[in-house]
Amino acid sequence: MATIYEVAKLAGVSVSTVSRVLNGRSTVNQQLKAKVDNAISLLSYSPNSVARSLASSRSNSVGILVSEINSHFFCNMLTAVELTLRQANKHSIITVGHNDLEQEQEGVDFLIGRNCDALILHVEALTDDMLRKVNRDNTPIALINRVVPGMEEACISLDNELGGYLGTRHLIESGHTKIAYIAGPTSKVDANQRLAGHKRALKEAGLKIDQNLFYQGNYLESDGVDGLTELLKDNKEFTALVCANDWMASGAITCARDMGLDLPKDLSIIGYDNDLLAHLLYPQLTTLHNPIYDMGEMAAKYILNTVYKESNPIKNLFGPELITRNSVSPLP
Amino acid sequence: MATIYEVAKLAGVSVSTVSRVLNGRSTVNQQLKAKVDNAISLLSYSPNSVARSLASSRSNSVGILVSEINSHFFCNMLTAVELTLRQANKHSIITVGHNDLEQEQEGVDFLIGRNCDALILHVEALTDDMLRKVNRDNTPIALINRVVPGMEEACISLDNELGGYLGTRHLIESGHTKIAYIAGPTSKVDANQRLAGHKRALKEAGLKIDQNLFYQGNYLESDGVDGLTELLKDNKEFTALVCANDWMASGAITCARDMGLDLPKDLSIIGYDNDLLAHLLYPQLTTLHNPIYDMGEMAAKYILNTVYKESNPIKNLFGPELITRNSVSPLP
DNA sequence: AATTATTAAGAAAGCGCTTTCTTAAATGTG
DNA sequence: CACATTTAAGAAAGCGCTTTCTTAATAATT
Repeated sequence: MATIYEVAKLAGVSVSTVSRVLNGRSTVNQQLKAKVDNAISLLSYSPNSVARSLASSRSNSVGILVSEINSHFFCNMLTAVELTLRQANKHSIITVGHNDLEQEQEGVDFLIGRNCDALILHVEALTDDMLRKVNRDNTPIALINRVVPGMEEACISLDNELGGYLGTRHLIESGHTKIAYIAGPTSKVDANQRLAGHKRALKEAGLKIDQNLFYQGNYLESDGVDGLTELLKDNKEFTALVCANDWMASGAITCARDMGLDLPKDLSIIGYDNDLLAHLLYPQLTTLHNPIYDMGEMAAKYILNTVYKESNPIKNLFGPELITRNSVSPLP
Repeated sequence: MATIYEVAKLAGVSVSTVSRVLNGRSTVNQQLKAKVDNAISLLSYSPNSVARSLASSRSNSVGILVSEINSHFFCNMLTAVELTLRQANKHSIITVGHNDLEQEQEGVDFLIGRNCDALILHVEALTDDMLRKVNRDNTPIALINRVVPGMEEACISLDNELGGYLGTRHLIESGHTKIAYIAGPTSKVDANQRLAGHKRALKEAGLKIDQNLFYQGNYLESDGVDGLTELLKDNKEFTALVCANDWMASGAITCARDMGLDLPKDLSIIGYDNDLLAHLLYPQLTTLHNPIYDMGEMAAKYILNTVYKESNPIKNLFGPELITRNSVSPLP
C-alpha cells in the first residue's frame, strides 16, 4: 500500500498539500491538485483510515452493537441502519453482544477503541448507568427498544403496551370473550408491556382476567406448542389465543393443527411483530407490525443529526399497527 | 479516555513497561506488573485499538463483507463467523456490499484501510482478478460460496450440483416421472449448478428433459407463484415440482393452495436451502439442507489457521443433505 | 511606494500506541 | 576480582495520517 509520502513525492508537493486535496478543505491551487490527483491514481493510493482516525479522532464510522444477529428481526434493523448510514457516507461496524453483560461491555469498549464517532445499541445487559456514562464520555449513543432516563431523546422505542391493547381489542371486537394468553419472558420489558396492554383491553371491555387462561412462555416457537398444549388441558374454555410474539404463535398454530383443530374456526390466534414468517403460516397470521426497520432508520438519522450535523426530524416512539390476515375469525 | 502515558505515570514506570504488561510478551517484574495492573484498573484504562493497530499493523479483527444482511441465510452465516472468531478473541467488522461492484470494492478498501488482519467475503460482483490481487497484496482472504482459480484452498463452497441431483432423484425414487422445475437466475453459478444436478438425475433415470416443464425464476417468493401459475396453464402434465430455493417453493405452495390443489397428494414440491421457513410451511417442505452455518464456521477457522497460527482441519467442499418432510408424496 | 491584510503551501508536531535500540543492573565464569 | 553474558527496564523512533504553526508570495489599502 502506498502512503501519503509517496504520493507527495511523486506529485512534487508536501504531504500537507496531499492531505488538503484528500479532505477537500482549504483551497489548493488547481494545477497542484491535478498533479496530486494524478499521483493518487497512478499509485492507486487509498488513505489508511486507521492512521486517519488516530490523527483526527474521527472515523466516519459508527459502531453498532446488537444482542444477536441470527434472527430476521435484527437483520431487518441492521439493514436499515447500515443503509441509512451508507447513504450519508458513513461506515458501520457491527458487533454482537449476545445479551451478556461482559460481552456487551467488551463490545462497547471495542467500538469506542475503534474511534467510532457514535454508537447505536440494541442491548439488554448493560445498565442504565453504564449507558449514561458512555454517553457522557463523549461518545454519542442511540438506543433502540430501550428507554434510559436522562437520555430520552436518544431512545427509539416501540409502544408495546398499545400493541398488546390493539391485538386483544381486535379479538373482542370480533366477538371473543374467552381469550387465552401466552406471554413472553418477565425479564423483558417489552413482554411485560404487551401483557399490560392485553389486560387493559380486557378491563375496558369488562372482561375478567383469568389466570387459568395464562401461560408463561419465553418467546420461543416451542413455548407456543407447550403453552397451547397446557391451555387445552382440562377442557378450559377459550375461543381465541394471544401470543406475545409470532414465533410462539407459529408453535401454537402447529400444535393446534396437530390436535386436529380447524383454524381459525375452532381457535383464533393473534401474534406480535409481523415477522417474515407471519405470512407464511397457514392460516396466515394476524399480528401487530413491529416497525423495527423504521426504528433502525430513525436511530441512524438521530446519529446523523447529533454527530454529522444533519437535521432530520426525529420520532422517538413508534406505534405498532394491526395487520389482519386469516388467523382470526369473528364469533357469531 | 486515559492513555498509556497516564497509566505509566501513575504506576511510576515507562510506557514501554506498560505496553509490555498489556501485551504479556517479555517478562516484567512481578511488582511492577502489579503496580501497572493497579493503575490500569484505577484509571479504568482501555487501550486505544486504533493506535495499537497503527503501531503494530495488526488489529486482531477480521473484516467480513457479505452481499446482503436481510436474509436468514446471511444471518446464519454471520452468526457462525462471528462466534468462531470471538472464541479466538478476534473481532469481526461486518460490512455489506449489496452485490454491487462499486460498493463491494469500497467495502474491501474500507476493511483493508481498517487494518483488518484478514477478510472473509461472500461477494458476487468482484472479479476473480480483483480477489487474487487483494490476496497477493498481503491480506489473506477466505471466500464463501465461490471458487476462484488459483486460491482454491481459501474457498469454502457447497456442492450445489449434488444437491440438485439428490432432490430430483428423491422424486424419481418416489415414483415421479413428470417433474417440473423452477430455476434460479442464470447469472448465479449456484443456480446453474442446481439445475445441472437436476438434469443429471433425469438423464440417469432415462427421463427426457421437457422445456415445457421449465420456468426461469429469480429466487424470489413471487417467482414461485408466477412459475407455478405458468406451468399449470394448458393442462401440462406433471406430478412433482422442484424449486431451486425454498422461497420459490413457498410461493409455489401458496399458489397451489390458492388453485385448490391438495398438497402433497396432487403435487409434490421440493425446495433447496432448508431455510428457517421450510418447516413453517404447510405442508412442511422437503428440501436440501444448505450448511451455510458450518461453512461460515469453516471460513473463520481457515482464517484462524492462516493468520493466527491455529491448525484446524479444513474442509473446502460441503455436501447438501436431503431433509424429508411432508411436501413429497410417493406415487403409487 | 510603503505598509498591512490575505492567501497558499511547506515544516513540524502530535494522535496513542509498539518495538527496536540502549543502558544499567544482575549473574556467571575463570 | 576482572571480564563476559544475560536480563529488565527506559529512551526514542516510527506507524500514516491531520492540523497547527510558519513563512513566502500576492493582493489590497493608504
